[in-house]
Amino acid sequence: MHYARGMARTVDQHRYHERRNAILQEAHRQFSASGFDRTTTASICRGAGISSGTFFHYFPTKLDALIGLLASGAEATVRQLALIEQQQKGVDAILAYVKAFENELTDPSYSGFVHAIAGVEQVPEVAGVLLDEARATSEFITRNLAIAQEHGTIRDDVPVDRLAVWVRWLFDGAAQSAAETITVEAGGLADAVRALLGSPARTD
Amino acid sequence: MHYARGMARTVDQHRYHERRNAILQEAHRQFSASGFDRTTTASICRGAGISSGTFFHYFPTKLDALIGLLASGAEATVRQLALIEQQQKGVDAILAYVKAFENELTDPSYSGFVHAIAGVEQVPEVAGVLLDEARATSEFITRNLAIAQEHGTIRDDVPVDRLAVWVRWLFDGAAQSAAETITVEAGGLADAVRALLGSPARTD
Amino acid sequence: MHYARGMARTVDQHRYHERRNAILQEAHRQFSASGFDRTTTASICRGAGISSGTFFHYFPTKLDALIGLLASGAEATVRQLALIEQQQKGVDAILAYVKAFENELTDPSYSGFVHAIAGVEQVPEVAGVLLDEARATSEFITRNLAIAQEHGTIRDDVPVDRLAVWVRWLFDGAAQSAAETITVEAGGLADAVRALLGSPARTD
Amino acid sequence: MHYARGMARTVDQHRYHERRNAILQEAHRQFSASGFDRTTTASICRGAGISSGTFFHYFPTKLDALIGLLASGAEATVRQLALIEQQQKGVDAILAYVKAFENELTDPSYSGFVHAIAGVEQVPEVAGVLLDEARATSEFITRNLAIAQEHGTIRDDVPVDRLAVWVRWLFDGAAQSAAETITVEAGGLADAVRALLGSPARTD
DNA sequence: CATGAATGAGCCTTCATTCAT
DNA sequence: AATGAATGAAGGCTCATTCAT
Repeated sequence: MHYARGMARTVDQHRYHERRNAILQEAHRQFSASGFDRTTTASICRGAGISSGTFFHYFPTKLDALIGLLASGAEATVRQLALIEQQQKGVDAILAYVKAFENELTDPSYSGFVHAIAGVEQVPEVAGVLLDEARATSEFITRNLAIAQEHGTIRDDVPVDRLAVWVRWLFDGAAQSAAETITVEAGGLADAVRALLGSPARTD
Repeated sequence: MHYARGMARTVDQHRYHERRNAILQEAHRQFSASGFDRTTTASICRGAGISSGTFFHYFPTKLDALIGLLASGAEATVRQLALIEQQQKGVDAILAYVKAFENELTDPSYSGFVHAIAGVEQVPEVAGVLLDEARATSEFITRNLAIAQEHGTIRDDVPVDRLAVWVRWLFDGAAQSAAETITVEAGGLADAVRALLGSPARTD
Repeated sequence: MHYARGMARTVDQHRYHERRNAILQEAHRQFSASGFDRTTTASICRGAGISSGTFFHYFPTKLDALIGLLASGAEATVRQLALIEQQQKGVDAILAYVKAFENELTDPSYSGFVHAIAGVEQVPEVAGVLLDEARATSEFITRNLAIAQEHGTIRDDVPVDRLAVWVRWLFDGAAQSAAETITVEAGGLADAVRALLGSPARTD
Repeated sequence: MHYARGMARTVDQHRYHERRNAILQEAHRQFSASGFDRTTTASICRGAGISSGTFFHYFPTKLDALIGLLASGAEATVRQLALIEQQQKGVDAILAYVKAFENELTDPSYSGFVHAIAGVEQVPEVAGVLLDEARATSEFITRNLAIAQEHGTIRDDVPVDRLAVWVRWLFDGAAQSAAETITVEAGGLADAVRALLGSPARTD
């Protein structure tokens, strides 16, 4: 077979992303289980079945693997929020997100990742990605709380900004519980959010 | 002057605890700022103005310093909860604890310690201390929520166990926000708890 | 159009040498700037706009690139010395070489290469090339110093062998100064050589 | 035996310097033999009979060991120049230094060190130390050449600044020859310097 | 011929911990 | 009790080189 210069570009890119994702996945698993610092690159390599050289071929630094992970997570979140808002607004949008969030928490591979970041949070690049995601979520919540208040579907004795903070506390707290392998019962978070917002209880 | 044996020992014990506490305080500061793994014993020694030898004289292991810290924190919490329950019951007790908790969050030296534990949580000794404290708090909350429900001062459409979980989520979430140097405005957590519990808004 | 085999080969050879030289040139630049060990093949490839595979296609080893460089330098020196001796003899020949040498030193790309070799000098292949060049130069100098002494144009109180050593010291010292980015003023070396040899000062 | 706080200070300092020097000596030997980059800290440790931890206890970095070496060399040079000038002036001072310098070159342990620096010369700290030493030497030479010219003991057709440069070329060139394990015959450099300066030949 | 992903030995450095003084 | 020099296992990362495409 004959290869023109750079011909196999498409195939290569495919392979490249496949392998990159495999490494990321293994890194995720180990970061979640042991935290960033206690996870060694050697161990990730072992788990991913690659050599150390390959790891650093894809990620110049162990930290860069974490950042890649966070970035893709943030991206997914943003995408998801957009998708939700395409279909629902107000309380419904928020509850839809709660549901999606609960699913994430249930995923055993994703729980525990909260702590992976500990100690590296202050690193500018990490902080940046985290902030981006936090901001996107905050705005989503605030935006839809405002709509809900206008529609009269939630309490109106507390300004949306404060309500948004409260909701995020619930989210973060629930995430942390999940991280501590305390099972979060399905629907629990949604109920809590409803109670907090003073919206009518579900009827399903 | 002549010192009786007992006296000298008392002085020694005093010195011992003083120094031990100084080390713990420095360890706390650094663990909070950089996390357990990224804090080196050398750096703690430097900050505490002692030699490495002295450090390991007081704590056989770096982890032991963390455990000492957690244990004293747990002890303080238990003491505090007991004190509160001596004076108040039901919602009032819970809100009193919320207030104390908020004070802790405001203390810049204490915020951030939440993450210090990351990666070491699974270590049996650490997990044990954490569990003890968590259990004490949980029981305190559940106990007083039950009383509150009996008194009709909070919603009764949700069982106390679930309410307790929700309250703890708020606590943990707020603590995490504080750790991320997002200022938690005074009284905010109390309001959120009231909203969640369906208890009447404060009038003070 | 149709190309006869021989023709194609000529073209190929042309391309081959062109590329080889491009690599050598980039290697030279980087070796000069950072030394042999601190220059990475990856960096040379980047500078030359080629892939690592290509580099190792032309040079089986990083060291081989250095050797290629040294060899072509030695070859050039030998050619130059021969050329000079075709036209001049005695002091004039030496001074002509001094002039050529000074030109080389002035070339910013060539200065600094002196140190590139450090650490690899002892490697047989490297040592061989260096020795060949050093010997050629030494013999050239000695030969022409002898002629000069016969002609009475330089001091005769010191045997040519020792004079040759002295002259080479001046050369090497000047080269080193140039390498340390200390500008060597034009003609300075020639004057020094004249002073050392006791030959009459220039009158141009 | 009873030790007061910090009692053994004197002994400790003694031991400290002894060991530090031992490491420095071993580093010197290996740097000289293989160059800075090709010398591994592990190899120095092996040679000095210490652990890697100890090495980095004395020198935070491999580079710092080199800098320590250069600094002590520069210091020694400065001390020596001062000593010489206490006893001699003019040509005599310069020739005294030449003699001392030749001795250094003869020392097999010291030859070759010239190249150890290659590749690291540009590092600010290294460059600084080197520059300090070079400046001290330059000034010493210039100063004494000026005196010599006043006394009429050397040629006066060339300004001292240029003569100083020439002399340094000879020095550097000779040092390089020595580094290339080409034996520099005793007195050779002195003769060359005399010839260059036009001072009367020695009569001893 | 050219490409660049993959390799893995090897390097510098860190850091918890020990122990002679 | 206090000190800090010494230790050495372990980790992150580099880089020359190979080879399938």
